[in-house]
Amino acid sequence: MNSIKIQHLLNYFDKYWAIEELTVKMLDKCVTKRKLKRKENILTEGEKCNHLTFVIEGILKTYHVDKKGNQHNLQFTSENKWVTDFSSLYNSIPSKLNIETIEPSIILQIKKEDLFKLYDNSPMFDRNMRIITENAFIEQQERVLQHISSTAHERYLYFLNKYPDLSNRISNIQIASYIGVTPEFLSAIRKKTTI
Amino acid sequence: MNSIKIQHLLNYFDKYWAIEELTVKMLDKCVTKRKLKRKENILTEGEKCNHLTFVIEGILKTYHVDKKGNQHNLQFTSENKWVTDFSSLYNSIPSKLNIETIEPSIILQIKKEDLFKLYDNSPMFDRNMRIITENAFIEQQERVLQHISSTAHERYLYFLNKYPDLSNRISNIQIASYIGVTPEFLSAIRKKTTI
DNA sequence: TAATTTTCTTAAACTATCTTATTGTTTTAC
DNA sequence: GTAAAACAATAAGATAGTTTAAGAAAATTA
Repeated sequence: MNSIKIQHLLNYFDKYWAIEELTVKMLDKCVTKRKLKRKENILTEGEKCNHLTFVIEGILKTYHVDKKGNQHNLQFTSENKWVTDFSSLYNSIPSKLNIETIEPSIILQIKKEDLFKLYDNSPMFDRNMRIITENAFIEQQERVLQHISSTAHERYLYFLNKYPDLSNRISNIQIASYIGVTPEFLSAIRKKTTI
Repeated sequence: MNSIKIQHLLNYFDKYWAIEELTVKMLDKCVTKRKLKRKENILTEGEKCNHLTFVIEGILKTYHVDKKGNQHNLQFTSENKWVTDFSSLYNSIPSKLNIETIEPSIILQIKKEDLFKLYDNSPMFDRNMRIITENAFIEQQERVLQHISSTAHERYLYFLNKYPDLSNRISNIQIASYIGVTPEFLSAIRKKTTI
């Protein structure tokens, strides 16, 4: 069977616990595939987040806009990664975040109600999402540790090392926002780094 | 039934999906209750983390020691919260973290092998841990956002507001380390705040 | 290909945060 | 109850990071 629509997702789940045949069918039914241009939004601040999103191709950024109007990049999501605003999704509250493509992208989306059905019908899908979330937690914790213990220069080198692919595909302005410095200061850091 | 040992944990799980009677029995069998003095370690850098820990009473800090020997507080864990080093626990690698009581404490611990058995035997326990981890992720993400978008002063006010209880029980030195500033600078911040 | 927008760099002045050192106070351990 | 250790406040000089502004290079769009 393995319909073309969710083939990527099935390949992805190969690394995790095998999900039941029935769950595969269910997934195929409820997943929506979307092609997005550059700079398209899939979540806008103030809206409720209603989807869990899986990236097949491209890159999205999750950012917050502060009172002064400055954007702060919380996350980049590229191939085979998940993105959503858990807080908004689960608590049905307006999101403080924006999610936007920074490359033309292809994504799969699961609606909130379908996600809950999947959890109810498939303990293995539920478990896989636990493991995926645990890994996401580890990543965030590592990032917090960096912020309380490392300089901006060290955070930049860590980013280059951990995401060599993203480093080449994403502008320095976006990277600066992600590591928490101004583009000007990142430029100064890069001058020291590359010589 | 509800043995005294895990009563706290059962009360805690009331807020989540009900776990099966058999799981309750299993939990009771495999959970170890420990009383700890102030400054006792339950995880030391270099060791493999083998437990998931639930705090019944007291406070623990999870910290990392950098090359210069400075401690950086990644997390405080107080009543009805969980703590572990996921990265070390799941990947069986030496931990870079230390977990230590900062108050005399009472904790429950589940060994790694028992944890996996619980996951295998109880989809609802597994699910509850997914939800708990999702919430922990949200908390970490919020903290990352603070570091890339707020000043130390703002981070301090946020801490006071979010953890009023902890603020009174934890020394300013520990709080400074948590928000990522020196104790001296926190002192300067406090001077501005309280006047 | 030209026009337009975005990105990157430089520099100088400014602000936030750190370091070191000193002193008095509170907590803890015996 | 007292000695020892940990904690908190302050100040001055040093470093890290921001702001503003301007120009050059690169990427996107028409």
